[in-house]
Amino acid sequence: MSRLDRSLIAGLPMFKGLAPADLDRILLQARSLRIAKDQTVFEQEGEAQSFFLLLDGHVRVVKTTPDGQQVIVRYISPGELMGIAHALGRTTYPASAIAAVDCVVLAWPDHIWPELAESFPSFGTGTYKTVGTRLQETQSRVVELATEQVEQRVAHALLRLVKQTGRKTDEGILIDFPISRQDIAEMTGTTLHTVSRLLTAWEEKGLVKSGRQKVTVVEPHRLFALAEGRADKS
Amino acid sequence: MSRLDRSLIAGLPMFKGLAPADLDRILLQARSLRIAKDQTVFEQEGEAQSFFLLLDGHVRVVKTTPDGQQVIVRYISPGELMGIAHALGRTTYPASAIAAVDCVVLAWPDHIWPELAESFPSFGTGTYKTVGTRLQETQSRVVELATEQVEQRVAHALLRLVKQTGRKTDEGILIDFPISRQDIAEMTGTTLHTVSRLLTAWEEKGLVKSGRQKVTVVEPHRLFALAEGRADKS
DNA sequence: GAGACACTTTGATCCAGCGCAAATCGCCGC
DNA sequence: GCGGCGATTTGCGCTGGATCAAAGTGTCTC
Repeated sequence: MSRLDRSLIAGLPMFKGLAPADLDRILLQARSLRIAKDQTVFEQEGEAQSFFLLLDGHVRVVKTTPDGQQVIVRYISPGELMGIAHALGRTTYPASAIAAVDCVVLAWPDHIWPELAESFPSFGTGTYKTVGTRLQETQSRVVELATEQVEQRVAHALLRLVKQTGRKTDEGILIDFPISRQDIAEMTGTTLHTVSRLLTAWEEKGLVKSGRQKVTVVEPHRLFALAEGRADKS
Repeated sequence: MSRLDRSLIAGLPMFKGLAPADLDRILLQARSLRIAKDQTVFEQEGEAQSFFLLLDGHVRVVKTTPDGQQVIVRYISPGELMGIAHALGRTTYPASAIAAVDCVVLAWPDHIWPELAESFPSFGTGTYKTVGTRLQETQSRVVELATEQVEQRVAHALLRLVKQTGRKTDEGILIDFPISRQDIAEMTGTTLHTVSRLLTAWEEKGLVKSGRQKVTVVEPHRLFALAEGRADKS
């Protein structure tokens, strides 16, 4: 782990306020892994043996139904924890995590969780707050799925990605990792066909620019209006 | 609070393993409330001032969208905590809680949460596990909403209620509080009309018996088969 | 026990979005 | 530069459920 990583880590919410020596003690128990694009970090149903901190890259968390359909639960960005199932009383991962690009992660053996949480209360509570936040985000998605039309759901999904991983370019805000129509469909409970049609329609209206595995949001505010159900003139 | 309540409480997961004296100290800080049917325990957007333990009754947790549509996030059963927003770093309730029947709840002032969690680690971790469980349940609902047809979703919803609050009767398993077609629709992202049609169809097949604000599941296994997408002959 | 009200059923119509199929396009490796 | 393959676009028909409308039914109040 580089010096750079270390200073990045120290700034993360769950490590905030830790004495440098304590931070070292925690970090020493982790090993650093390089995960190639499309490799899995952990697998649904797999026995939970580690929890992870994403240092660099983007990870897709996916649930697969018995009949093979996939749903993207969320994307993990650098600085976020993942696979903390065990910390929450599970012994098995509830979803798979797949690298959307080449990634670097820190992995801790699961069994040290209780010790960590106990020795460093701020680490524990920080993490629990994260879980609380995710619960609320997930509940919002339930509301979305239950009440909104496909167009609004896709708009919301894009805006969420923009906020989470958007990178400013001269054309607009680019979603900073390769993402296909299929991926967007799996985030919103629709089909790649419908997503494709929506994107071309939006492109004609100048809301977005998109290409192969790439989406740039040109006019976030107008897209937001769409997401809120306000119809878009022009 | 009656002696009966006290022994019930002592058996709950988050109070397990607490010395009786400690339990008393915690309970003394709560006040007991009676909530009439259809009254709200706390309100969406309201400033979080308390968290609650449901002692008796059933509570509906509801999110309302800006345009007035409602979604039932979950039902709370006796022995469950609710309104723990603040414990998870929120200052405001993300949903409303409405008594489905006359209820009895314990209410603690929010500000004692940190003290409680610190003094009684098992209380803290127990609660966090609950949150973890709810996160996973909610994620499963996202998967359901994203991949299943209405019929399967409604079947799943009923089975969940049966498991959570089912009471055995001579006709089958009765959902133990008044529940309308509209309620079921709000749990599954559909309309009361569609739910009504489904229930009548199922009734003809002998899967359920239902009436005004009342559903009895007669053949859970066949309903389960439906929920799983396996078609039902007969 | 009459009336009112809330809940439920049922019919009829409509359309958003899915499924299927086929063509096209962009990118990679050789 | 030439395949080849995965991603995308686009057309078309179909249908699961929503929407709209109206009638029926159980329960409570006075």
